[in-house]
Amino acid sequence: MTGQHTDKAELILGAALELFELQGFDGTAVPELARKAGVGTGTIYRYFDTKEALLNALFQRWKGAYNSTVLAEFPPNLSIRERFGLYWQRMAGFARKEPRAIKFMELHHHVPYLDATSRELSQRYLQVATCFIDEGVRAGVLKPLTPTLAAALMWGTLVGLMKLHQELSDALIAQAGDCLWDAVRRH
Amino acid sequence: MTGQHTDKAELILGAALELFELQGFDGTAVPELARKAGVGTGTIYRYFDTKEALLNALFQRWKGAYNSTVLAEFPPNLSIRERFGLYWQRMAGFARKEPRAIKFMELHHHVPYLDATSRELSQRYLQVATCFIDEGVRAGVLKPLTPTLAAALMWGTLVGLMKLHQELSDALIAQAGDCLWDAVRRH
Amino acid sequence: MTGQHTDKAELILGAALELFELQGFDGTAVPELARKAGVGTGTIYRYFDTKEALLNALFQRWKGAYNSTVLAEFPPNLSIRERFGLYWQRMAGFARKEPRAIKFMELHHHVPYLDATSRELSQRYLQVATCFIDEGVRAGVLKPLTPTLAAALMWGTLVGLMKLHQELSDALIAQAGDCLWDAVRRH
Amino acid sequence: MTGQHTDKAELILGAALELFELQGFDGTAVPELARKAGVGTGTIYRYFDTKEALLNALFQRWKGAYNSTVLAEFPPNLSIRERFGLYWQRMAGFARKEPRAIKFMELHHHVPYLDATSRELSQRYLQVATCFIDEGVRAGVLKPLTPTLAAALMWGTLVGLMKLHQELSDALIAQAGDCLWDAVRRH
DNA sequence: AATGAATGAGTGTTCATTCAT
DNA sequence: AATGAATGAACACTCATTCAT
Repeated sequence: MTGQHTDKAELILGAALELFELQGFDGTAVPELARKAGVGTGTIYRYFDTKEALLNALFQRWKGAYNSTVLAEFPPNLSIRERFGLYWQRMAGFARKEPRAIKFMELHHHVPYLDATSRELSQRYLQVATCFIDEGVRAGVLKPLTPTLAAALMWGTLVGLMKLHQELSDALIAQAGDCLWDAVRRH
Repeated sequence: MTGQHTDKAELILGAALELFELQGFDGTAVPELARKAGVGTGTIYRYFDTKEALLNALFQRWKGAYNSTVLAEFPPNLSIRERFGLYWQRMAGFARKEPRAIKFMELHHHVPYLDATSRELSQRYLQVATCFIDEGVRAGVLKPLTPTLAAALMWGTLVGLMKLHQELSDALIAQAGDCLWDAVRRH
Repeated sequence: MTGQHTDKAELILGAALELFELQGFDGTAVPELARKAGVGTGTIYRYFDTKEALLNALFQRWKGAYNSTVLAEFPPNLSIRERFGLYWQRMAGFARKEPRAIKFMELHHHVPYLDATSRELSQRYLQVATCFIDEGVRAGVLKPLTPTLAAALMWGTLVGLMKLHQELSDALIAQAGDCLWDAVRRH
Repeated sequence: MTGQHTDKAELILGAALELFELQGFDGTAVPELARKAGVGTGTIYRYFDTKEALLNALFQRWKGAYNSTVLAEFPPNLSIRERFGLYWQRMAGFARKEPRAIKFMELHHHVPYLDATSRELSQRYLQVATCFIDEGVRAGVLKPLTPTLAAALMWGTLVGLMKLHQELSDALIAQAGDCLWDAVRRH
């Protein structure tokens, strides 16, 4: 009834995203996180069983959001080229809107305390990529790429750009998109 | 006289590479590192002033090795295409020979405790890339790419591949090299 | 509500006085101190930033208490002899009530980690001593003593007695007081 | 035969006197001591079993030297007053020649790791003092002082002066000696 | 429901002591 | 006889987690 219901959990996840991305999971102390979130230290443990559980919750929230945005169904009747372009636009758009989320996911992709659910979410893209490539190959438009190579090209380039630039400009994204299309299409 | 002179420092750096790459700097305890290296805890501090100093020594050693290998002078009279291919071969060859070093450098590229020397070494590639692109553009062979985009494409793809594969096969490297060349060449 | 509010800080300072006096600052380990105080190791750092800060807090508390007791204003209309006697009574009384505090202050008078405030408190007595001697000399009652000699006589004797006796008896204090008066008065 | 035979033990004891007096026993590291002495760390253990043994050796050397100098037989046919004056001159002279030794002995008088021999040497003065006072009392020259009070007056004043002054001037020593004589003589 | 004081296991680092040279 | 590299227990200090309020 109070109206103000951002829920403490939200504040905590927000602070965690910022600190984990900047300092890493092991480099961030729980009391520091609580201060940043503006809640008591103990409160964090009311919402998350352990620090690791918080990490997984955060990871799943953002990997889920990424998957929902980027791996969503494509409008019907799009050409391979158009779908590729849209896919890249989604990736880059997400990266621009939530740069911290991208960096956080990249930095914690490998950590030993990600649970099964987190790992599973990280694999979701593969199916989509495989289908897309299959279709493109059958249509004679795409090279017969290993799906992981396609993934490495696109995700790797996106992350690489984010590490080297403060902000991704429209022009840069467009240029990168063109390069990537040239990388994967049949010549 | 003994001949066997692996030097403790070498053992420590070896253990550090393995553990830092796997668990990150903050996730690795010094005694754990000592055990892995097969030396006493105190011995580490005989060779490195602090844990951070060890990180920087390790980073500089490997970034230096990478630079020496990958950024080395090219044989004369190579075409742009040939030089590009050689460059990618060097990168991929280094990654195959020292996969842990690549992952370690990537994971610690951003950490707050890298010193000036470490950061400087990380920037070395830019000059080489810029010259190469300039030349290629003048020759009408390359797209007029932002050097950081070229770097993001190549390094990002390499790192992306390493995260997704246990080992990089010749075929995969060759396929990736072709894609990248298509990505950067003028069509 | 509980009424029992000795405050952990008080427990810590109490344990520190006992251990620092007995074993010295460098000879006392923080966990040992915590055990003696009946608190957790970490708790000490909730109340004091560092071990050195604890030392200074302790030093200032006791030097302050000593100054308040011993350097307090004298009742008016006392003769020089009476004031001298009262001064010695105050010193000896403090030493009897808080023998550990006296020994602690003496043992740590010189240590390199006393801060400016601690050092300043240690100098307070000088002004009082100087005024007193001046007045006594003008009245023809006291020898024209260097104030530091007077201080050395009185403080040194008090500390010397405490090192050689378990407890200071009234008789011993009185005898010492008489000797000291004979030492400083004009004959 | 080399001629240069200050013996390493001497170098070590010299360095120890300086460092223990300045930083205390627990505040001084053995390697630091070795560096100061100009010998290898291991060499210290060739001459002294442990750090504590070194402390006791140092303490006994200086307490012995002090006793030899200060408690030595007096020339015959000296009056009580003359003997008292000579005693004070010896104490002050020793303090002027070896100020570090005095401060070292004072600082470590109480430490838990002094052995029986060290403690015994610290008690030697008592006999001398007792005899002297007895004789002076019988002669009607001295107050019937508790020997420890006499000791506290003299040693305490000497140490107090050394803490407050860089160097002890002849005038200051003479003034102090006069005060102390007035303190102990019968009026 | 929310807190933050309290904790002790764990951190990076030092140091008395040993021992191969 | 002399060294100093090597060690692991111990140090000052931190932090994930608990729990009384």
